[in-house]
Amino acid sequence: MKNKSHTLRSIADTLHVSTATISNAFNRPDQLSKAKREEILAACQQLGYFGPNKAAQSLRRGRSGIIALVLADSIDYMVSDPVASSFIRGVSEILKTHKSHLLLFSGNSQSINSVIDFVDGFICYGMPRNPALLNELTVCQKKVITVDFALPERASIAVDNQQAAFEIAQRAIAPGDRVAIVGLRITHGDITSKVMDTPLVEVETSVAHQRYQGYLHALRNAGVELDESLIWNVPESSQAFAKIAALEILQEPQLPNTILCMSDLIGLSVLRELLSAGIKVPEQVKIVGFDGIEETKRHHPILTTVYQNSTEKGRIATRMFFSKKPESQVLDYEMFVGESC
Amino acid sequence: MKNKSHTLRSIADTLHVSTATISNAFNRPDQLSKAKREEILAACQQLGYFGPNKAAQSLRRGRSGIIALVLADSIDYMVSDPVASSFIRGVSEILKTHKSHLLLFSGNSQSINSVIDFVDGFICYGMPRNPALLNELTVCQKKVITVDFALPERASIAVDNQQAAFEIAQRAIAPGDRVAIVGLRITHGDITSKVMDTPLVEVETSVAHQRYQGYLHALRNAGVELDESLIWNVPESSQAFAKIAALEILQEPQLPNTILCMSDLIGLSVLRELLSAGIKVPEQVKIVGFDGIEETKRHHPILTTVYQNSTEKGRIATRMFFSKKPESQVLDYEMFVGESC
DNA sequence: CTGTTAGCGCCTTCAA
DNA sequence: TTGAAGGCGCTAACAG
Repeated sequence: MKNKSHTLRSIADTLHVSTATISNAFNRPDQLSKAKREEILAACQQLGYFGPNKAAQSLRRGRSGIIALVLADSIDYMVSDPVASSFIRGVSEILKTHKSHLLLFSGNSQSINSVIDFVDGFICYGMPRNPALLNELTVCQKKVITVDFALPERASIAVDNQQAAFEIAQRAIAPGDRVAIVGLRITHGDITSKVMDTPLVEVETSVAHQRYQGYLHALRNAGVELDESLIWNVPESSQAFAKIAALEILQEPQLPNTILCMSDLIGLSVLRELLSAGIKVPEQVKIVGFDGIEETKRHHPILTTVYQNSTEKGRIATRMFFSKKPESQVLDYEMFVGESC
Repeated sequence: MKNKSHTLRSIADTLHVSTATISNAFNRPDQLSKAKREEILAACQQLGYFGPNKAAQSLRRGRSGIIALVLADSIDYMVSDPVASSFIRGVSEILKTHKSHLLLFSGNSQSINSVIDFVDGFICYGMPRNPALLNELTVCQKKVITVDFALPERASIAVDNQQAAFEIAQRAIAPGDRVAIVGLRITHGDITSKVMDTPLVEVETSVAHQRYQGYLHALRNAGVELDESLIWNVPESSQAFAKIAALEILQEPQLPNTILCMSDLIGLSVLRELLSAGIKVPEQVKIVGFDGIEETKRHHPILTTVYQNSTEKGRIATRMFFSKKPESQVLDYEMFVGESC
């Protein structure tokens, strides 16, 4: 019962067969008689040998059954974001059916090279915060699927953020409104602050860029002028960062009456601060969010938002990953009309 | 600029040096002159060779820099649980400082053998749902740290669940109370239901077992009789499963006036249903939770609960993983007195 | 159906 | 400081 580590070779020796036979017993049932196979498997079980070493197998075969999920940001942040969590759910659900495993990889890591040889490819959820990764992912030999942004020659899945943002803003805005925008990563800053002259993120396929364009379009459509001093950037979709923007909005000499928030977490945080300050929503200020997370329904007034099915997005991305010739897709979204506008 | 995949050997050839020299340039700076090293590194950069293949390296060296986090349950479920998410945060934070990567592994997988050769070890967060994994983890040659349960010969970190449950229950219960328990995985059932004669989970180091014992102790102490028909089991700490128990409680001919919930998510769900039914909390019914998640503070009345620092638990578990001679630890908890009892 | 063999890409003595 | 050689454990092609 000594748990000395066995190898294919050592097992072959003690069972007096060739290594190929052992290998076949585990990997290609059709290459040997059922009887022999079962005999071998039983003997291995007995000896405490649980199959070929995976590391060696992966070196030899060139695939490991591990796929990396490259998150936009650090793992610690992403894992507590409900939208990202839903996405991960979808991914892991499909991975399971392909007997593959999930390696979580941070979007602000130095380089994908530290894991590239371990994985069969990458699913990139959102544009990685470290731009160096973009190049690496573009030239990388392995399969890459992108989500919510695009890379040349790579299949991607995304919702039409611009159109969705346009529609939700259109619903919120009326002529004569004073509008504020609380943007998510629309600049490269990593603190909450007014945008003013800070250059905006330029990547056209980025979520931030597209939603922003959608908002502007709706504003133009309604003939509403946007006061440039009423645009904030929030670096992370979290209560803490959004709260700062909310408090600054409350300090404005002239309170806006419509606030376009680029995520629900931001929207909820703004909502909470306004309510605490005694502001009536939507009577005095209308608020809209983006994403459609569960928690919005547990608050009053219920946030009006764009619903996107993140879990399904995860499933689709993963299926694309496993399809031989993946094609980019656009995912549907829905307006979710709550009570906040 | 062709991106043909290079190897250590091919690079050595084109640079007219030996493979060892290239290897040393990347792995052991002290084994060759600084000048030569930089020259080589630059040339590699130029050629598009980013260092030794990690899969081969891992086969040769026997370590990969990947550690597996074995979750109690499926990844899709765990990732949306706020307590687990906090834990993962802590883990990934420390992993980063060790330049290691995180593989998420489901606790109801068949066997850890599918990844064992890829990883340097395991951190097990909660008792895996598939009991077969327990044996595997016990005999496994690699490093294993357990969290919230124990395995022979393995270091673990946990809070004293029994004592904490005792204290929170003690706070809630008064003589003459009619008490209900909504337990989390106290039986092996996978639907929400009354426990009645279903055998309880027997593993003494399990969270469920310990919290349950803590409750019973407090009941005895207060001289309160527990009506066996007022014990429910919930298979997952989620709103959906807990709601069922809450609705059944509301159907009881005689409503309990104290409900001990084994997690905050359960507690909040029960709270919500009681409030919807017009029950006053804590005047008519007292409720306590367990865990101390953020969301409890965003509801009224605020849930009284046990706070445990899950992020710190994750950090400690990971530091233990990297320590040469890890020793089991017990983590502190705090009573968080809200408004629900 | 079974056995032999040549690598997958690398690291690490060992000798020069 | 560098080069040569022997595996790490396995699989796929081929021969029998």
